[in-house]
Amino acid sequence: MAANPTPLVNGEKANRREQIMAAAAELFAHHGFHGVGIDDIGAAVGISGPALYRHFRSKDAILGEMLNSISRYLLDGGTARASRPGEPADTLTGLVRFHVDFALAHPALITVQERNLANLTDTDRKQVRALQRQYVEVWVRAIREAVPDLGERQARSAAHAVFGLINSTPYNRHLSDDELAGLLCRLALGALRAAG
Amino acid sequence: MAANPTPLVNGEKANRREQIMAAAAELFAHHGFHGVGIDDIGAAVGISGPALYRHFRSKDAILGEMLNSISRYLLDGGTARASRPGEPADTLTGLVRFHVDFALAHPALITVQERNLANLTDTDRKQVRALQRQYVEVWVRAIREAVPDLGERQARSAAHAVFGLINSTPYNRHLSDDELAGLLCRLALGALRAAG
DNA sequence: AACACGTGTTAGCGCTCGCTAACCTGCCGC
DNA sequence: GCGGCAGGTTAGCGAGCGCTAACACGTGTT
Repeated sequence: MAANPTPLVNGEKANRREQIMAAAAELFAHHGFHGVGIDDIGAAVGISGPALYRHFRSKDAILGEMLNSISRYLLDGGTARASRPGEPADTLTGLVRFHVDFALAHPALITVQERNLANLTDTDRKQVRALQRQYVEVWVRAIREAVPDLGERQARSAAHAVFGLINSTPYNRHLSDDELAGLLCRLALGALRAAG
Repeated sequence: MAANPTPLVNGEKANRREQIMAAAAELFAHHGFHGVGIDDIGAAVGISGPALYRHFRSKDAILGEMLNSISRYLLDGGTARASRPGEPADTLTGLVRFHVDFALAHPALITVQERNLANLTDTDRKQVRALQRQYVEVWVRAIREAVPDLGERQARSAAHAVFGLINSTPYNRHLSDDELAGLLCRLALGALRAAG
């Protein structure tokens, strides 16, 4: 596991499963899970409707695999950066940069993960929430080390708030990617600095 | 217009229309527009299904009126606070405080407004987007006056980012309302201070 | 007393949805 | 060169959806 070179869908020359997931992500982000039909997803990759069932067990399975993959990628990348030695402030900067890069590269995935947790199967939702909780904990630890005299619950709330800030990329297409990345990093770190 | 004492739904002793809109907001926020049926909304207010059509022309009309009402309330409140005389920094603080108060009081409405723009009728979507654009412009002006040497597009991106930060309230129930309000204000203002 | 009206009910239409069934076809190994 | 499999196709099912039709009932006015 975690040996995937490009661990997230990108719609390029990937195999069919990933191609489908990329198309589905875009559609789910725009219209919501229930607003997208099997035929829509099929049409988006050039096949028609029920052919999807050669690759996924159900429509829910597409969403489930998508959210699991996102959460796993964030958790893995987050823990990797958090466990690198260095100043607490630098660790936090690295975490911010990592999340910003992801949000800029995959706005549709960010949108889906934010909005469609409730549409998951019970089993899938439990898995995804567990991964998300661990990712939040990584942030909470990093925040508390970089910003002393901040309670754990305050740090958790701040983490969620900063996620909201960074995850605004889907509405934020006025700047070039580089400019926006820099701005979001400054905003996020400025917010956290002011949390204490 | 704008003479409504409690301008937004609150589910209390309001009349049927507002009672329905409050219930629908909660349901839309949890399951998405297409994930909620007419019967669900009816059941949530103690009547059954088609009785809703005595109060609204269609399911889309419920969402349309809801989003229009939210956007109008934010724009009116925002312009009121922005046009009060005072230091630019204080104006910005007032704007932040206003938005934070709203997000804390109505997390479901925040969620619906964020997620369900795409489910509106063309006409409704145009209206709502126009109101939202004006609200963003109020923020952009206030930000640029309080934080000099910030380009207009940077300010617009920063505004969206701060909305994302504040609108994280639906996931943010670890602190008391007062604590969370204070924290969000500090975070938002800290972010904006770091934007320049 | 009669009526209109506001607000509720149930039955059911027409459509769309997720999914299955049955069939087709090009490619690869023997 | 033939069988099996991977990956497509269309037809159609059962369920659920938004919405309408038709009816019921309490209240206020005349």
